[in-house]
Amino acid sequence: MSANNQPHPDDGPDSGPSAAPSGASSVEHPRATLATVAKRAGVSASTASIAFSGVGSISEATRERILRAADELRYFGPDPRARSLRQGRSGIVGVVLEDRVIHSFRDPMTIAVLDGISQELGNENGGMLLLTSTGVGESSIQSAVFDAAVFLGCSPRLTRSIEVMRQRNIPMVAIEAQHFDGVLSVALDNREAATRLAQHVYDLGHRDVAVVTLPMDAVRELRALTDEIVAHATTAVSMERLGGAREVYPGLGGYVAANSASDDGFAAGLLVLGGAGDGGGSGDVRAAGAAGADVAGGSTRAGDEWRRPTAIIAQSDLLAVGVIRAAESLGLKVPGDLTVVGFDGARIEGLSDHDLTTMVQPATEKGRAAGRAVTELLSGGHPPDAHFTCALHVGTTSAPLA
Amino acid sequence: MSANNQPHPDDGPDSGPSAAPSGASSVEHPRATLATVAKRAGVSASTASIAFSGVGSISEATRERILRAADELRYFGPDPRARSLRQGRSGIVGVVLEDRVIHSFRDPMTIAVLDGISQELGNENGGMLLLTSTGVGESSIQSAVFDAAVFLGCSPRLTRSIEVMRQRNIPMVAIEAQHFDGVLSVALDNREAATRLAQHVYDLGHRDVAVVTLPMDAVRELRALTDEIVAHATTAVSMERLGGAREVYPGLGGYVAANSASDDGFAAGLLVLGGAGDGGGSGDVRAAGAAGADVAGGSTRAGDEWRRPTAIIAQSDLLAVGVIRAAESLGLKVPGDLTVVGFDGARIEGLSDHDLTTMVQPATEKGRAAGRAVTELLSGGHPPDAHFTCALHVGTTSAPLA
DNA sequence: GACAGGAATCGAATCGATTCGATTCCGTTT
DNA sequence: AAACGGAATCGAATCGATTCGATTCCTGTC
Repeated sequence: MSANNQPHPDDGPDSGPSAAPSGASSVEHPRATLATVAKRAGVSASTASIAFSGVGSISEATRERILRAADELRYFGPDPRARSLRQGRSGIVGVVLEDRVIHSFRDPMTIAVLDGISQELGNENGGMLLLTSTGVGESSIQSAVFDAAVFLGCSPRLTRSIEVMRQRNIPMVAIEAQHFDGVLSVALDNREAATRLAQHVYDLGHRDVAVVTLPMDAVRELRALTDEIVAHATTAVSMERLGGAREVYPGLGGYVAANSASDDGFAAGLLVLGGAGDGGGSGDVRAAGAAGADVAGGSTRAGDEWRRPTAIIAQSDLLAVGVIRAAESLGLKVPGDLTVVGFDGARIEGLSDHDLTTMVQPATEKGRAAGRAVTELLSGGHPPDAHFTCALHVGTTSAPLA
Repeated sequence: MSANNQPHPDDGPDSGPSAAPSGASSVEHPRATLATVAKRAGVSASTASIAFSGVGSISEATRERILRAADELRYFGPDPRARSLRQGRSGIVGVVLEDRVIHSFRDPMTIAVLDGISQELGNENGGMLLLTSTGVGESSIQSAVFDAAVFLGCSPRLTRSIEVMRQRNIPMVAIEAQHFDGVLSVALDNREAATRLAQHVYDLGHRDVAVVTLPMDAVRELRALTDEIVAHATTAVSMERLGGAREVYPGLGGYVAANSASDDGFAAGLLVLGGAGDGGGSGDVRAAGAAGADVAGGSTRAGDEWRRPTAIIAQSDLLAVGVIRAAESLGLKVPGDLTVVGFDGARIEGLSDHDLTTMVQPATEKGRAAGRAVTELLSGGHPPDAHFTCALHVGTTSAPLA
């Protein structure tokens, strides 16, 4: 009724005469090992090893004898743990996510990247070991068995883990993270892409613009974007995308979302559009107003009184979807009354009537590049960092200022 | 510019006098091991081991001496591979997915289950190793390092792998899979839930009903549901849900989707609603017509000429969303002209105006149960199989027959 | 003052395989 | 006929830790 450890009761039809009830002292055989098999086949363990690994020369007759002995003893090949100790390889690639699994999995970009990685690693090599960097001690990262690590948008709190891996000669690849010595980087040119996207909005004539950014730091709550947050931000992606947009709209202000989900975009959208009087979180609104004096005031033209922005730049498509929903719930038409642009090119289902204007990033391609890099690093190569660029997709959610 | 294996150049501020350039024969130290550290601290390896594992008694002074020695040698704790060999535990739980990673990740139920598993396993224990069962040799499943396995909706082709794991005493848990000896089962009562859902449709007065099922077999293409497919189907879930629905609508027919995605639901929806004349795949339509004589004809009332169904039972919410889109693209109103029900309770974003009638399943709870079962099995317990029931959610996509 | 009992430490065995150098055995070559 | 070379096989060392059964040493007790 559960994992039973009693071995198969019958001995099989043709167990050799010398083997029948040998050592009937204990009812449970002590689990076959390579040595057992070798003894039964009348060869040394080293030869038996060759029969399974295929490395080295062995006569056909001997191999068959060994495999037959293995079958009889119900031995199914070398123990992965022992093999990995001896070889120094487990075939496992660790993938370190920042968030709880569920958050990461809800982000289409993360999933696309994971898919790309797994495509490139293939089935034969083992698998992807999912780890999270949230644990206080980073314990599992430091004590888990894997040959190479891929960091997926991780904060820089991993310095210790990175040092451990460096010392263990574990190759590391970071996707969209800040630079670390000895960690191969796979990333978009977020800054340039964000600039191009903002320029598109600018070219449409919009001058009252606000941003809804991806989360910054570990705080994970909806907040007005302030100088202080910007100064202490540790998340590379949101900062780069913000920096890029600010090349076009210096001092651009807005809100920091709690997560990259459409509900977060919705909440931020309500605030940005000034329709927050009914909902909770009016404290946040005031905070924004206060902060508006310095940086968050980017959503107004400097010095003027508050105006509803005519365009919102969301740092992800999920956020953009939420912003659109917020706008529509306030009775605003997109793009008639409000231009909304996103980032990612996620092809989100919910947008029946809209075709989101966004920067399309090659997410799966990024994953593949990471997978390839891992493979190369593991075979001793020295692949270069990988950079990717985005493509502007002009959809139906951006329009010239009326 | 890549994973460099030269150790940190500086020795740190306070390396002991005896350590400075000791053994300057090679530039690269040969990587510290527990033995090295023990020697340096002047203790035996066994004592050093205690300092790191905490198992056993050790004086505070000694422990500190050992930890200091470790620091100086840049030793960061025991090698996971060696530890796992000796202990027979790696802390890794293998999660075997049926599909390519990307397919699994696009299914909200799979993700919820994964999240539940990871919640229950916690960060401390290691992580989830993602494996796929598609590889021909099942090679990675049999050669990867893990302590327990969770099968996520896997086909029964894994018999060999299951045997291997049984022999290795690796506990196994299967979610929504057919029964295997020695494999703990976590599952919904799909059949009962499907019956209740169909009854709801029946009670609304619908008599011309069709089903859009989850994929069956490994074929993965959109097909009419025929007797032959049903006879050979190996996927437990789709068969159970079909069986449940047929208790209310005997001989219920329809289409087998290629995958559980809304696009697949859309395609199937077009066929079911008879509006496929414009799209491709008219071959499939004819196939359906031919097959209609026996089983697929369930979408009409027995013996009558074809009629457009007034209700469609989709076996997943994703499929249901696609079906609704198909209906609307054909100018049909939901639920005015067509009742659509789903299965899962997935809360899909795209359904702005609709609230899908569906059977809500406790997916995360299923994952948690699996995670808990794994934990128990690993500590020698004998947890029972886990069964879950669904809750009918009556939304706005089902209505009485006009 | 002898002795029990517990804490701290050590040595050796062990986990299960792979790898490397050495050895044997044969058929060829010169 | 001696020397050579390659295939097949073996033994022993190794991967790096944990564990178990001693062994010391110390403290408190009667």
